[in-house]
Amino acid sequence: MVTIKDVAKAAGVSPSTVSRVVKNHPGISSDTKRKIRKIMEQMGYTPHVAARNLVTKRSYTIGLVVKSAVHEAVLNPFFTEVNFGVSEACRTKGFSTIMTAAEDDDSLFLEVKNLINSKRVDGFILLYSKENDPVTKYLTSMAFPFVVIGKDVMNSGDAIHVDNDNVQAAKEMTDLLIDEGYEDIVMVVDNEVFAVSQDRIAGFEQAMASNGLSSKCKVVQCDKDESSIERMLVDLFDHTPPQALLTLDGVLNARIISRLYQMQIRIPEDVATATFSESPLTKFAAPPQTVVDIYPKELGKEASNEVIMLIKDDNRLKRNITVPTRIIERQSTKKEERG
Amino acid sequence: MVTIKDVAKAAGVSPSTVSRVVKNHPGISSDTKRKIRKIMEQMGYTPHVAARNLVTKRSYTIGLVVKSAVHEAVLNPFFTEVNFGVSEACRTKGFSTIMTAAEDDDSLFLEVKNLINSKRVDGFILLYSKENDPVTKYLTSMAFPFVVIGKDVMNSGDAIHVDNDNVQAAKEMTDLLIDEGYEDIVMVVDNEVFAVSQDRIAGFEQAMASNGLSSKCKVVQCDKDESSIERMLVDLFDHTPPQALLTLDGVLNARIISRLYQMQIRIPEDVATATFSESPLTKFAAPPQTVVDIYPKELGKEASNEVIMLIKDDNRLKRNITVPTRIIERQSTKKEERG
DNA sequence: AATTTTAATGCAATCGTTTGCAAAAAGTGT
DNA sequence: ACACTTTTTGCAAACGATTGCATTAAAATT
Repeated sequence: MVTIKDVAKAAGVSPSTVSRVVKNHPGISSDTKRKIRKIMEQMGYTPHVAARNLVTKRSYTIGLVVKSAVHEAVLNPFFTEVNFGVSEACRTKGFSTIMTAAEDDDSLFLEVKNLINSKRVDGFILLYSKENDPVTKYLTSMAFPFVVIGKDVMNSGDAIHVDNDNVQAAKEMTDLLIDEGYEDIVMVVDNEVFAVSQDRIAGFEQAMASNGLSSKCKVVQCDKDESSIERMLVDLFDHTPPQALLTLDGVLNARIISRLYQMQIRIPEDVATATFSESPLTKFAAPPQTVVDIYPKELGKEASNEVIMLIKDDNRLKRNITVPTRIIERQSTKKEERG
Repeated sequence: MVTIKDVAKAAGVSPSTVSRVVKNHPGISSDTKRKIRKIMEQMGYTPHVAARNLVTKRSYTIGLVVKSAVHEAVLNPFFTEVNFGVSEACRTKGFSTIMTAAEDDDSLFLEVKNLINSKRVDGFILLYSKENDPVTKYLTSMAFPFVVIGKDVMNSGDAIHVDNDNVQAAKEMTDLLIDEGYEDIVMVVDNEVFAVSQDRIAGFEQAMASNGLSSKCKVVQCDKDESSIERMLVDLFDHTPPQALLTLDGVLNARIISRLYQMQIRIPEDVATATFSESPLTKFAAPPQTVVDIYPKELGKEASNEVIMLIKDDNRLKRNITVPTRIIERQSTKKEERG
């Protein structure tokens, strides 16, 4: 193993000098820098991170905390894409990422505490958000750097949030549906407690209202399991069949269109469908789905940059970041053509 | 920050004793252990990993190397599930995971070298396999612990592989199709160079042969992009329409069924479809797809356990591990019913 | 009670960096 | 040449654990 001392000896300088060259310290003459860099190169020197971490009291690692079971995350490409965005952004800043996932609050909390105590991470990105979350509370109380991807229901001022403007996104999508001529639009949600749900519902309702369709504005709740979905759909289509279904997220949407297929209800001839969160599930669906792309990778990237800045500068002022969205219109909402 | 010295002082013992209590060293009396454990608890002591890593020359971290672009990985739930399997298994053994992904060989190789040189990881899990891969070669030459999920084309004896029996899986799936009464079965593959492709093709051909259907055995190659798929399907259905399509993997399958839908070819009435690698893409497809579940999480778990054993015991004999598979039959291959 | 054996603990060096401060070297102005 | 800056480098003490070996205390044997 080649250490900083070996390099120092070979170059005829002290370890301190080598160390300073490594971090491009201004006090070192450019001659020396050049010379030492060459020697480092030749000897194949790479700093030992544990040694560095020990003295700098930094781990140069950020923890990505996911509150989810495997099957949920696997299901949701959103997660993977955020993950990649985080990894990539962190790497370019010299940070590594370590992920913890758990279903229940307790083990997640324990894991987080452990990561902090053992000095394994310098900051966190939380990929979930919940009211009164113990982790959020704990981190805040310790003044430990973290950012949340998503948003609290009550936007508790303390935490930094990186999120889309879901109200706006839902509005735009609703407008698109209305423009296409749909009026009886039903929004289907599985979980109403998250901020993201409330925002999207709000956007939907606002858009309906401002188009004078308040009376037709309808939101139904429905669990993710097959039978709930079936019950919901049967109920819906038995009464007054809606002209369009706007679903809360891509996974739920996938299940719904699968069920519609079973029920021999055609998209978009019998009903149009649209949803949030672009992924293979929407892109390669039959038919391809009109969707709001929420740029998960960008969310991850922004969150990473922000948490790293927080780590490097304690009294950086907290800012929330809004990542733009865009609508991708596909066959599932287009009345005319059918390829 | 509470260090081992603080605990030692509070307990009136030396730091060495505390250290030995932490790792439950047999030479410490149970009285002392009890006492010190209590004090550690009270003071909230957690060992500083960097300090430990420095002296033990271990990082207790394994690197998960993914050769893939984001869009590929996001697309493929297989990746996410392996990732979770790895993280979970590592955590229960006191290891963390750090993931590196890259598209091109060079940056991947660089990353790997860097992780090794900076002593950031003790071992690797490679989530890809390629003939003559520089990373594999390098790791082997350094005798650095690693295992490969998947298999080389030429099963180069040096590396440890964790894989399914893809030949067998393809055989069973083909048998199922034949049992259901399909005879004109076409296997569609996108990439023939990987071992997994070759294995599945081999299994398919063997099963066809042993059922006296060699003459009907047909394999077509087709890129993943829309136009290639369309061309392939048009070509296929213009000649003698196949009765069943067996696709190499779930992602390709998803695209194919999406295209079939556009072409108004019904599944399974006009053609049956089946594929490998269970995921939401197969489960919530329209119609739900018959598929071979290859247990990606299990693959990740086995790989983790194995690489950790390798790290702990240099001259552990290398063994390959085969993870079982199972077939899930769904509507896409069932002739009779339609719900 | 003296001696030997065994069990329990402590000493002190070490891992590979970083960094405040001191020191040396080089440059400036007179 | 001298004093005085300014630039460049080195010294040495950390950082927080681990571990081989020595030591002490306790138990066993004679």
